[in-house]
Amino acid sequence: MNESVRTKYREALQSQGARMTPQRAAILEAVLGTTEHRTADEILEAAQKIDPTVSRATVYRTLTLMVETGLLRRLDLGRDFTYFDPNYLEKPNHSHMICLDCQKIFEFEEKELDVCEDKIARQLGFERASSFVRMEGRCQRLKKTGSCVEKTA
Amino acid sequence: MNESVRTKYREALQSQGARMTPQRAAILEAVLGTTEHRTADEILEAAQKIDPTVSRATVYRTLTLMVETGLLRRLDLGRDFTYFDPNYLEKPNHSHMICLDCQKIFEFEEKELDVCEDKIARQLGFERASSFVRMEGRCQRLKKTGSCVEKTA
DNA sequence: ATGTTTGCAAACAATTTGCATTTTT
DNA sequence: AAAAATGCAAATTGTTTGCAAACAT
Repeated sequence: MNESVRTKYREALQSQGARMTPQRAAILEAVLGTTEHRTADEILEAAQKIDPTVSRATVYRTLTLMVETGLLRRLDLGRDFTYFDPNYLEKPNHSHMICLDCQKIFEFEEKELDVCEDKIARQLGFERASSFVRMEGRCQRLKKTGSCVEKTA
Repeated sequence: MNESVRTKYREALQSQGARMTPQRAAILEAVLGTTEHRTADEILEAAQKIDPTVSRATVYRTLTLMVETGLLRRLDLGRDFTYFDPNYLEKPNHSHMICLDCQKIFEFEEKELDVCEDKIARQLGFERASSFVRMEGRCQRLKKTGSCVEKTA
């Protein structure tokens, strides 16, 4: 993880009279020290490996805090859980493509899509503020080799 | 609501050995007899006006049934509730634009967006199967008149 | 008779919250 | 000493489920 992220985190906390704690540090690493999209539960597990005192309540509280300060984005992947996007700070406008078979998540950021959305918004009389795009399909590996799912047994 | 929808419903039910009941009929009307996007709770309320015996459990069971048979689409509007899209049968590919102020939902279907998404999918090596797009912004009325929210008092 | 559907109440699961205690400043 | 943060356990909330009774074929 980029050092400037930690600085940003620290500053965001300070700006609202909040403190940096071992638990918050662990959660920061658990969620932003990876490019993986994780659920609150997975973040709890990862954070506890760093600091076993981290509780589920603190994970939820801290994730909310991070989302509010713009360090993190909540992500709806069309599954049962809410995911968190660790690549948001770096690429605030990216979207997701999910393979229907292996469920792997690919990210993309395409100017053309943005332009297209703006145009549609304008046609509707809107000034677009944000958008969310998620696509599902069959990945390259599946198409090429006929299988993209890692065998677990 | 189009009569062919009722026929489709009836057939979908029959095809899996399921029966048409007063409750299911009431729920059908409650969810497809409007162009409004409703939550399970709103659908329950509307259905009970038609048939007071409709219970919450049956609403959930029936909505699941309708989604499974392709009559209805679950919709994530980025709110706390799951919404159901009554306009899915008519326009299976439409997307949503939501006003940040009045929260009104506008629908659109734009070929250009589809083409753009396909192109991106191809670039990623994917064969796109589905996609979900949601935009938020400020609506025409807000921009023109400075307000789009209905005053409640 | 047999299979389906129902309402009810209980169960569930992700998330939030109240509170006494601990930690930090 | 004051303010903030924590863990725990209980509460909340949208949704699902087990089951006995009601209904349809």
